[in-house]
Amino acid sequence: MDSRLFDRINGLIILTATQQSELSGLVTHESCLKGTLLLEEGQICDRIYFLEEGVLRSSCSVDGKDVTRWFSFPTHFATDYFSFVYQKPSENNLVAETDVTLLSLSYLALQELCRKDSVWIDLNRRLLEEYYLSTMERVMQFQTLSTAERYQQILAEFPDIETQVSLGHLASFLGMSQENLSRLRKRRQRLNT
Amino acid sequence: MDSRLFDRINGLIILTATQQSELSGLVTHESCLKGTLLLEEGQICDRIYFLEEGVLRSSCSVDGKDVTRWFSFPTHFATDYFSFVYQKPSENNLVAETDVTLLSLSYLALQELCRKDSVWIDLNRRLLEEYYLSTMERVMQFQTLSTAERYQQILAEFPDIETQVSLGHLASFLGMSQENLSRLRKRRQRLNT
DNA sequence: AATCAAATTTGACTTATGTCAAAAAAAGCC
DNA sequence: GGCTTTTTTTGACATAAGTCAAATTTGATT
Repeated sequence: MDSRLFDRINGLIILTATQQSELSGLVTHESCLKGTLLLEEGQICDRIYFLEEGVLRSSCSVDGKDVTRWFSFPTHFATDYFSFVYQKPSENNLVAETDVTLLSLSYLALQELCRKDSVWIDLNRRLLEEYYLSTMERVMQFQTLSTAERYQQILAEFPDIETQVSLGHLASFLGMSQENLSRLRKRRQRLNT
Repeated sequence: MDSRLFDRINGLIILTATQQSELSGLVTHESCLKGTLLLEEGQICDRIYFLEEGVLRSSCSVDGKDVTRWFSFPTHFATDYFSFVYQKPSENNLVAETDVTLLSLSYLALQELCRKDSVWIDLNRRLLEEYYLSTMERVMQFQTLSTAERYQQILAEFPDIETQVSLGHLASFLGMSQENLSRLRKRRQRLNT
């Protein structure tokens, strides 16, 4: 039933049937409406989520302005890594950008798993490595690409993103003004049609 | 003798005296002249370095152009994380940007340590977390700061960077043209003096 | 000290991108 | 379905930043 979850995990580490069922037993399934705040700045992040459907958005506020730190798409894990792992107050929000369905695991449940089997620690590391890699990739995009190219890249990776997240949030994620993004989008439409 | 190394490690995890001496026995001390290539694109990264003096630079080439991915300063660890940990060809170069002195540990030596004591695995994770955190910080700077502000930030963090790395490399790191950085620098001098 | 090569600065110019304000469109709500 | 609020688009303009080429400075080498 949680096949997408295990497909994803198996891309990172190999789990035995026993390990899979141990995890299954601890995982909670939930649905949230668009706009649901899964984590708020200042709170301790209690859960790690696996996104089945929809889009999540992480943001923080800088000089009173909201900055989108990342989006999370189906089959990806989402949490505030440092708040979750070290159980300290988060500096970020985590919001359902669309209606979402997700699986989640609590900190305590994961602790319990890790105590019994180091494979879960390995998984934690693999996930962290993946976060690190994609963050570095993003830095390089900022170093080498124009706003138009960054926009094009994210469209190539997530073709539906335009219908899923608001223009302002996407612009913030890409590090450009909303007006600029609106014009880039328009230019693109003219070329495609 | 390796006190700066252990000061640094103790900021991440606590080592016993035994653990410290085990590590000490495996660490090599070396000096390199400016320009020395510690790792070249395509090679497998065999060592993790601890920088005692000088500056290292990691770069890769994108469309024939050299892009500076990061600089490393004294008391920091430097390696190509993925090439080192998974012993696969690196996509980056690692160069001594000034004369440097460094300590280093080979992959095999670290493997040996990890096999005997999980504290070294923890250290690996801590280091990875630190890399991840600083990379995210950098993304946010690109999202929210102008070129002038990014320049100012790096100066605040590394006041001597101007004398240690070339303008072109710094510009590439900051994601701007060399000419622009040159003018920012000049504007700054006018204000300060 | 003279010469060469590399790095940096400068000028002139173009293009990209931001800002502010207003208009238009879309989405949510009785 | 009409009203309100939010989001997106558009226009006009200002500013930031890139590009190219030339000049200058710096550093290394003899």
